Amino acid sequence: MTDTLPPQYNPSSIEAELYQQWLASGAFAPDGRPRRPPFVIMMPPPNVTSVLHMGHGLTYTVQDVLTRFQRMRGLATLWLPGTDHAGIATQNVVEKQLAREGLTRFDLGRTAFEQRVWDFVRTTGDTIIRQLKVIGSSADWSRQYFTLDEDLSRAVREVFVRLHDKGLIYRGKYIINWCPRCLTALSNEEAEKEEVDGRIWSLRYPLADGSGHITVATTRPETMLGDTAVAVHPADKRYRHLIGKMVRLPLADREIPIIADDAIDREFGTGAVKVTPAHDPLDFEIGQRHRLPAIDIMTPEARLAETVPEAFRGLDRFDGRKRVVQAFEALGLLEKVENHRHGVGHCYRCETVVEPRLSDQWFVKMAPLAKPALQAYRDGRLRFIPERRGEEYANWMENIRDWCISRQLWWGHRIPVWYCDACGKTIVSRTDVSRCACGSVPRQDEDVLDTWFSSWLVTFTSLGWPERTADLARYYPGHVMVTAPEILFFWVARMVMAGCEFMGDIPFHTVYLHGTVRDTQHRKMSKSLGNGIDPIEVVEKFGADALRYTVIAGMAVGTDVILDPNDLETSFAPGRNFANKLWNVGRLVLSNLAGQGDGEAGGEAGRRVVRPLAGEYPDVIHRNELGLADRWIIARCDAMVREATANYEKYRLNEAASAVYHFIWSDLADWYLEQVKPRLYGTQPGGDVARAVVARTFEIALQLLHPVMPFITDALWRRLPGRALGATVMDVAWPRPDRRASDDAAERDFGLVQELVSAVRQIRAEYGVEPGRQVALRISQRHPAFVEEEGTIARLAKVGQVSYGAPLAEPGANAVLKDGTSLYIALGELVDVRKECERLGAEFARLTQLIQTQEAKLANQNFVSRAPAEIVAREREKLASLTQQVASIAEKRQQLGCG
RNA sequence: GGGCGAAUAGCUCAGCUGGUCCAGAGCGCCUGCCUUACACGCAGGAUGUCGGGGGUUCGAAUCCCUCUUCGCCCACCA
Repeated sequence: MTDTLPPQYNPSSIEAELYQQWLASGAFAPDGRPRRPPFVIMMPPPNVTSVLHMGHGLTYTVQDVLTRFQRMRGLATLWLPGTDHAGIATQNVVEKQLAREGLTRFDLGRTAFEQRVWDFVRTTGDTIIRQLKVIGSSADWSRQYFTLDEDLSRAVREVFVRLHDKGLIYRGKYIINWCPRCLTALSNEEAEKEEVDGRIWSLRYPLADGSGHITVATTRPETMLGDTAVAVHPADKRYRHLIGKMVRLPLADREIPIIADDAIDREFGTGAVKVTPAHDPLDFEIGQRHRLPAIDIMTPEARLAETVPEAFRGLDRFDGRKRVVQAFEALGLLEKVENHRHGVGHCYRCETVVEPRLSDQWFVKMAPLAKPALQAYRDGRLRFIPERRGEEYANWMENIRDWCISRQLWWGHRIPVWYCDACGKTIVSRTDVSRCACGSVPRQDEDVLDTWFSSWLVTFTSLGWPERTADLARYYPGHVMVTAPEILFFWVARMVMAGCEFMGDIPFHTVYLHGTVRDTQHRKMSKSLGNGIDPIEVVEKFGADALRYTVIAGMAVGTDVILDPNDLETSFAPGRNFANKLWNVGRLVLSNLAGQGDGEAGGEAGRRVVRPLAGEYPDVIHRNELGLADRWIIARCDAMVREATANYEKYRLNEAASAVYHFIWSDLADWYLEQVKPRLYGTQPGGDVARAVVARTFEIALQLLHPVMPFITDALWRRLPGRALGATVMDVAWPRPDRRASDDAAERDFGLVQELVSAVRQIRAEYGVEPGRQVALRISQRHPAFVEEEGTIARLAKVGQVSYGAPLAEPGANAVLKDGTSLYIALGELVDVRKECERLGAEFARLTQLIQTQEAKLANQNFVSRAPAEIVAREREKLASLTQQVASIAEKRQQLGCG
C-alpha cells in the first residue's frame, strides 16, 4: 500500500474493486458464524424487469445499513435477496416489445410467449441486482432466489393445495376488478382508488304503464344497457308506491322491475338506483338478493358487446357513454348533468380505469388467516415502526376481504387445477395431471396466480420450505421487515398470515416502514411525471456513499425524503462533501501515523505506536500522559459511540448518521486535529500519544460510519497501520461504550478553551483584524486549561502573546466567557472606544435581561419548592454565571468610561 | 364518510419519556481567508409571533382542546 491519496476523494476509483473484494471474502454470507445468533432481513424482491429508482435506493440502503450494523455487532446476519417475476409488469413489458414487432402474445401462442419472457428475463433480469451491488448492498447473493424457480414453484403449489384442502381456496363467479388493457382480474389492492372529477347524470326511466317516470342517477350511463332493475329504499315515501311496478328501459327496450333494497341510500342522488348486476359490486349483491338476471354488456377490452342494441355495439365504453347520454338527450330523458368528484379504481400497473366485471375467478378466504396475524399484533409480538402503522394493519385485518388470486395472464405460476370435460371433475394437484380417473385427458386451468401469491411465502420458501432444510431451521423466523408503506397490505400483512399458517409463527417481529422519496413539490417520484432521479447517475457523479448518506440523513422515522430532481448538486452535495471531508481527515491522519513526512501509511513507526490501541481505549497510555485535548476527544468519541449505537438500534438512522457526522467534522477535524497538529508533525514529546489517540478515535469513527458509508470507511480503515492484507472494517468488533472514556472535567475545560478561541476569532472578525496579524490576549483568570492549551489558543486564534490578569485600562476589545472569565485584546488604532462601549452595552443589556428572568424564576416559591432539586440547583448556577459575566462587563465599561 | 399524521430560519427538515441544548442542522445568503488534510475547504455573521386561539403546569416547540392549511390510509354512496 504505497499509494498516496489524492486530495479529492474519487469514489469510482475504489467502489467497484472494494465490492468485488467483499464478495470474494464471503463477508455477506452468515455461514462463517455458525455459533452466533442469526439476524435475518428478508429483502423485498424487486421486479425482475425493473431498473433501480430512488425508492429502491432508499429502501435497500436502509436495509443494508441495518444489515451491516447487525453484522458488525457480531450476529450471523442474513440479508436474503431475490427477485420477483412480477406477473403483470413483466408480461406488459414483453407484450410492448412484441407490439413493436407488430405481434401480440396470441400470435406466438402460450408456450412461445412464455419462452420469450424467459429469454427476456434471463438477459435483462439481473440489471436490478447489478445495480443493487453498485450501491453497496451486502446481501447474501449465494442464496438469491427467483419466485419462478422450480423449488419456489413447488412450494406455491403445495400452498395452493393445502389451502384448497382446508377449504380456504374456492372458485366462483363474482364481481372483480378487471383491467381492460392488461386483460386480467385484479385484487382489491391492485385496483387503486383515485379521486377524479367526473359527472353524474340523472336519467329518466319511463314507467311501463305510461304513468310517468322514475329518475335514476349514475356516473356510468353506458351500463344502463345492462340494467335489470331499479332499486329504491323500502321506506322511501317518494317511491314506495312504485315498488313492484315495471320500468320500460330506454334504448335496450326491455321491461325491468322496481325493487326495494335496504342498501340504497335515500340521501344520495335521486334515491333511485339503476341496478346492473354484471358491472357493479353493490348491484351484484342486490341482484343476488333479488335473483335478478345479470347481463354482461362488455367485452374483455371494455367495448360494448353483442348484448347491447346494435347502435352501440363495438363502441369503447367511454364512447358508449357519450352515445348513451346523447340518446337520452334526444329522447328528452336526460334530466340533468352535474359535476361529481368520486373515487375511481385504476390498474396499479398501467393506470387504466378498472372495470368491475362479473367473472369466474379463484379466491382465498382470508378471515381465518387474518386471525392469528392480527393476534400477533395485539399481543405485541409484532411491532411497527412508526407505531401508528400498526393500527392501519389491524384495521385492514379486521375488515379483510377475500383475495382474488387468479390472473388472466401467461406469465406466472399456472393454477394447479385440472378440469375433466369428460366426467366434469375438478382436480387440484401438487403434480401435473395427465389423466383423469375416468380415463380422459383433463385440461389445466388457463390462468396463473397473482404475483403476490408467491411473494407472500418468501420468508420461508426462500429458505427451502416445504423441505425441512437447515436454513429453514436456522433462519426462520427472521427479525426485521423493511419496506415502503405502499405494500403493507399487498405484501407485509399477507406474509404475516402465511407465516402463521404454514410455519406456525410470524416471520419477523418488527416491521419498519420508511417514507417515500418525493420531489420538492412533495409529489411521488414517478416515470410518468418525469421527476425521478436515477440512483446510478448519482453514484457516478457523487459516489454510492454520498447517495446513501443523503437518503439516510434525510429520513427521520415516519417522514418522507424530499429530493430535488432538477438539482442533484444541492441534493447530494452534503453527502459528497462529507465523504471528501472524511477522505481528507484520512489523508492527514494516515500520512502522520507512519512517521513524519513520508506520506505513506503503515510504516514501522505507525505500526509500533498504534498496535497497543487496537482493542479498547488506550489503557496502555497512562492517564497522566493524556493531555486535556486527548481526554476531551476520547470522551467525545465515547459519547458518539453511545449515541450512534443507540440510534442504530432504534432505527433512528438519521440520528445515528448525524452523531457520527458531527463527531468527525466538528470535534475531530475542526478541533482535535487542529489541536494535535504540532504533536503530529513534530518529534516533540507527546507525539506517540497523539498518534495513538488519533488512530483510535479515527478508527472508531470509521467503524460507526461504515453501515452508512461502507466504501470510503473500509478503504480508509484498510490503510491504517498494521492491517493485514484483505482485512476489512467489517471484521472488527463494534466499539463498546467505555465508562473510563467519559470525562466531564475534560469536556468542560476543553469547552472553555473552545469558547475562548471562538470569542477571540469573533472579535478579530468584527474589528477586521487582518488574517495574518497576531494579537495580544489577556485572560483574567489563570485557568489550568488555558495554560495547558496556550499553544492551541495561540495558533487557532492567531494570538501572539498570552498574559493573565485584570484587563488593561487602555482601549481594546473585550469579551466574557460563560464562567465569567474576561478576555481583553489590545487592538490599538483599530478600536473605537465608542463602538466598544456599544458592543459591551448591548451585551450588558442582553445579560441583564436574562438575569431578570432568572431571578424571577428563582423567586417563584412554587418553582423552588416543586421543581426537582437538581433543576433548581442548575438554575442557580446559571444565575451565578450570568451575574459574574455582567459584573465583568460592568467593570470594563467603567474602565473605558462608557456612559 | 371514517381513521391518522404534519404545520419550527428563505428552502428541506431535526428537536425521541414537558425543565442545558436562554430554539438546532444541512443547503442557500452576507463578510474575510488558496492557514503545507480538504475552496467538495476554513473562520465569522444575519434570519424564527416554534401555524392562530385557548387550557393544564412552578415551567410547553414539547401535553390537552379548538380553528386554519396541507398530506396519507381505509370505505360499494350509484
